[in-house]
Amino acid sequence: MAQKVSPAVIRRLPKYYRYLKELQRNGVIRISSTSLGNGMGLTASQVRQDFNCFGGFGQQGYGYNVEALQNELAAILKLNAGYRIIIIGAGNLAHALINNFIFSANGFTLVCAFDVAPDKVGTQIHDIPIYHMDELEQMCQVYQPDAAVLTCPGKIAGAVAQRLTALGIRGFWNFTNTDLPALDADVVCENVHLSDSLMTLCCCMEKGG
Amino acid sequence: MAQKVSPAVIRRLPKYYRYLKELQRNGVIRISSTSLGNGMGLTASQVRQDFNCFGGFGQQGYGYNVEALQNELAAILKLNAGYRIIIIGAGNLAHALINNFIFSANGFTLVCAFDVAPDKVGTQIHDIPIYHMDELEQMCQVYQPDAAVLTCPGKIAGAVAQRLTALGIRGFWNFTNTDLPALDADVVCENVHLSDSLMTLCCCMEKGG
DNA sequence: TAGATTGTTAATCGATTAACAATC
DNA sequence: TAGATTGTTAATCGATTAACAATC
Repeated sequence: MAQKVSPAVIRRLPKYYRYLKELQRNGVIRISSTSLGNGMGLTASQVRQDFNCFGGFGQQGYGYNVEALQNELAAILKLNAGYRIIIIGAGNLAHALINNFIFSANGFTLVCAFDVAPDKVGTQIHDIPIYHMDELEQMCQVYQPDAAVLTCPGKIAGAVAQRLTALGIRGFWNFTNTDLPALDADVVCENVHLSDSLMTLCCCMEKGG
Repeated sequence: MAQKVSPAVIRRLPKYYRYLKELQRNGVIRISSTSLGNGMGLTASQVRQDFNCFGGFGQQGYGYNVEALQNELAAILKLNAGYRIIIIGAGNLAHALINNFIFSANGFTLVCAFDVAPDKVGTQIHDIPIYHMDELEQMCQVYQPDAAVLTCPGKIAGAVAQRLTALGIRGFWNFTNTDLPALDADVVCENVHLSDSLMTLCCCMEKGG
């Protein structure tokens, strides 16, 4: 990743990875940029340009080896980094994520969660312990997390993010309905604004029927 | 919306709406494209270009009236359309959405959910009845839904989407880890690929620490 | 009227697509 | 070797930014 890679390319990487996994499940050994593009709704040019941001993974006259390319993508995405991640706010959404979402398949190890509700603190969700927000500093010393999922109320998201940044958190997966304030240059934030997403769907739907 | 509006602009509309709501909460009456841009991390030019895709909402020498602009955006986003929406798959995520997410603030009325688990069918989540997938055709006759949230297993998402399209569904909010097959031209799909999102975060995080 | 700020046109920038020599 | 397909450069397209006349 010598020169800067554009966000547009980065956003496509997980999709390539997902598609290659499916190809491999189907026993496909090699694939050309043309087939890959057709299968994913991209042009062959774009596929080759994208991969060549990171290196020459193909072979002239042959194409790309599915397994090798998948491994390269896993490395680029750092899926084996094992970053430790915590969840702030142990509500319904946290519940859904803990029970259904495989953090380890996406580069993270979920270590614990935090909340303020007395009936939650001290319990576990699916082996993940829930601590009180007052214990945040203390437990971050113990767990040394790298990233945090924000499923807390939007009103406190900014303050919590700043508090976590001070504790060494360098990545946020933000599910709150707010945008976080400007963070340090080495801290990244990935927003999942469900409200924005549903509004977009509404906006794009054809009226009448 | 005479000429085609680019997806990049559409994606910004909910953010403008959100920001304007906050301004109004804070008692701000009018705002210039420069201030709005500064507050949102956009250029003044971009703000003006964006709004002018839909009409001249501002006034020279004054700027934009916050309330009026917010109303224009609500209209563009069709937030009062009241599209009826159903949920396919009444698992943890559906639970989280039903309990915490205000569909009506985003242009939709949630009417019912579907699942196949015997212990779920016949029950309700927060007033929303859960029917069996076998009753899909029948209940769609009753509820006449316009859109569907897909929180079902990815393996069946494609088949379900086709079944729903045949029943008149014209919009999908897709939480499954798959991309839906090509749909009719008038059917739109908004993907929430959580896995892609978290992988992107992982990829963008600085290594080491 | 003078100052401010829009709406809009032109210039720039970046991303996608096309073309083709290199080579497996 | 001939055919296929990459890696890479050049051309095109679209989106963002800058500039400025119009006007409140």
